Amino acid sequence: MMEDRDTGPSAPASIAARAMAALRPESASYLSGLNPEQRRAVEATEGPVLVLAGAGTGKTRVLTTRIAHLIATGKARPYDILSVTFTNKAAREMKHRIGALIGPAGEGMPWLGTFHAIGTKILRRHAELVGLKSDFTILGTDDQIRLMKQVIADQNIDEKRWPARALAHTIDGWKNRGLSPEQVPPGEAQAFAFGKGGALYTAYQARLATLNAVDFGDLLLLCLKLWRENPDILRNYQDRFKYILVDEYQDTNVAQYLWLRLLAQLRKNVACVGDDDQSIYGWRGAEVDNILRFEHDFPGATVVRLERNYRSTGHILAAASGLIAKNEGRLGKTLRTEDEAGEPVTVSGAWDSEEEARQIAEAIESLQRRQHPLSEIAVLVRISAQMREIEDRFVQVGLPYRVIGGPRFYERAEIRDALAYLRVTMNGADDLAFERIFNTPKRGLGDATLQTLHAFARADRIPLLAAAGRLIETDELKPRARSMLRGLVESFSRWARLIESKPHPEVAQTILEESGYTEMWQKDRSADAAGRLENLKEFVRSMEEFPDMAGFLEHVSLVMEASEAEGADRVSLMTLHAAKGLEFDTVFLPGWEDGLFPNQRAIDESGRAGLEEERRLAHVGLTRARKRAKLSFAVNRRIHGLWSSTIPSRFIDELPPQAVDVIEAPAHFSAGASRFDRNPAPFGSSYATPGWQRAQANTSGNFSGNLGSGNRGGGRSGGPRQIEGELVAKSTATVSAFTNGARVFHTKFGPGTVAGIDGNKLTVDFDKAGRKMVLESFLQPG
DNA sequence: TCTAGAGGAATTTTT
DNA sequence: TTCCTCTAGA
Repeated sequence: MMEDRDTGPSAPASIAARAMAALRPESASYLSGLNPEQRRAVEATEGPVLVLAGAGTGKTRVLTTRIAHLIATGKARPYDILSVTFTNKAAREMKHRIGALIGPAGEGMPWLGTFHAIGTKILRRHAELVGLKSDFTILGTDDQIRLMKQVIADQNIDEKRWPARALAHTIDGWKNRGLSPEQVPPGEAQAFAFGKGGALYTAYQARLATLNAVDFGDLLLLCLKLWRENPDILRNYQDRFKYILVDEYQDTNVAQYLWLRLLAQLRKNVACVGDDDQSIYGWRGAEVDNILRFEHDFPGATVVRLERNYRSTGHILAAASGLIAKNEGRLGKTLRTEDEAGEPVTVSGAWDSEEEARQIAEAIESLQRRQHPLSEIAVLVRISAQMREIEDRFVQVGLPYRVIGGPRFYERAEIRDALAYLRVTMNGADDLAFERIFNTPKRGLGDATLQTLHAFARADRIPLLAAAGRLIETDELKPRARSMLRGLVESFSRWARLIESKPHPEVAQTILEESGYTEMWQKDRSADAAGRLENLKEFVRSMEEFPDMAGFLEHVSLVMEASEAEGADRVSLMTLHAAKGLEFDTVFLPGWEDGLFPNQRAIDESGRAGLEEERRLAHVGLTRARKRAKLSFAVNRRIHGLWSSTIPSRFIDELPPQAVDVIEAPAHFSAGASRFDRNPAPFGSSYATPGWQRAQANTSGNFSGNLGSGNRGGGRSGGPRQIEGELVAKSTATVSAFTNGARVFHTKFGPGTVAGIDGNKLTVDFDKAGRKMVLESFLQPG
């Protein structure tokens, strides 16, 4: 198995090995905390390895320990290891944990990063071989679409009929599959714009080349091209990377797969860690097949299954496993835990989505009263549109929350604008950036001026900024436009000089001020202007961490995240996708309705594969929970502004009954019924669904409350519904328990006096917080 | 050139 | 319903 020198006392350690060990007194300890499977995954260093790591089974731990092991045993030095992740966050976390494991020795892992970051690094070295200069720019999505629009216009295609966005999506898809323009299957190339799809792709690539720019897909695709056309260079990298590790292998797309396969061909020391049951990015090119096919692609691979879950209680795990077992295309794992059965997963219905939000907020307040930290609670939704109602509710009752995900820092308009200024300053030939801020803030330079400028630039084959420099010496523009443009051109050359003499954050600050950009937002009266100014400040501040402007821009094109203000005790609200990799004590999963989840569109577009991906998403959601998972559905939901009736998700049906408790809340339905008279939505019919009937049966039936696998839970079946019972009773009370003038206590606002009663909403004069309208359920007799 | 209003679309998201 | 994009008119 292993010819390790320091495996055991029986094998006499070499002097070198002992010397190495002496450097690390804690050396053996990094392995001691691992269970046998984890240890196997760490120690199987040679040859292809597939680690199927279920949710909560210590995947990151295995990955980082494996790296530590390779280094500690002297099999590899940090720079011999290629270690790829998908997100910068994951890369950062990995670096951090390796550092904690082996100390400064792991600091310089130059080849630990995202596919794209590593691709960039390689391409910069060999740029000229793929027709680029080494200072090429990396385009973000919006630059890409801007460019695409130009390409479409050039080919005289009606952009309304064939939107740039759709073309960008199509081309991205091709790139994800590793296809260069000439490799696109003719049939597919035909499909866009009457057969012009292929031509547009070619034209788009040509435009990129002229601009010395690449998009994200190119970062991988051009590596493939580089290696295929230059076997000696490929050989060099194959040789250099003695060991390859891949995180989240189930998320790799075809291009990434090809990229890895080329690199791993020589040494075949490639370890992929992933979970086919957590593949939820098929829609953006991820190929579950990559992981399903691993043993076929790498014959003789060692496969290690990590099935011991250290996160969730028995019931939660049973629910998640039972659900995912319905998928056909999977390698098959059974998660198990030594933890207690814990609370069953709860399922509850609400009359509509507003009520669902109300129930969630109430349940959270109830948990909070029992000292449950808010930071250990998450609400996971299928689509971000669901967040609105939940947020509204949280705001109403004053529940602190934070939305995770959403628009990324570097995608915000103000950050892109600021970046564009810096890009043009650093590189006057960056036409896309120039176009972006050409008239931002407004300086009276519109389309007409831009067209003239374009014509000029094209005629002389020079960048826009240079063309502007010449244009202002002619009388082609109106005096007003000319003087504004002159101001801009002169500013840029002044700023470019400034870079030489001043620290870069200061220069950036100057640019933002002198260009009038900061002022633009200061004058803006809209609600988010203050936030944008704040972002700009943060942007300038973040530059300090980099040695110079060029270093900053390089970093920023690939990575840029808002520094999150951590620490506050808040509920987390996010989509299921954003939740992958996170865990919470209590997880709310609203919106389990057919059409929404599983999402109808996913099924329409990808059929059974789509449904299975939705099911995996449900599995991901459930496995985020450590102690409590609370599913819910609404019988009526507003979709695109129209109320429509829904039926509970088929996934609810698929949960193993013994792991689930159904929460009854009949009063909810009658309470709201009159509002929906016009709605044909028969809740009778929703209640007639198999899911609901089964749910009913489960409640009344006397299931044991134990898990199929070993019932160590002990005494769960007794009164599982107490907590929710309390909750339901409170929210449905029609007669207030309080009277005018009564003294009450509110968790957030403190003591107060009831000043008015309207159903379950009370007006309370709080001693400290003043008059507020609050729900009765948040009040306790004071 | 700018801005208000119409019209249309409306998952999931990283790099 | 709401958000975004494009167009028409000032």
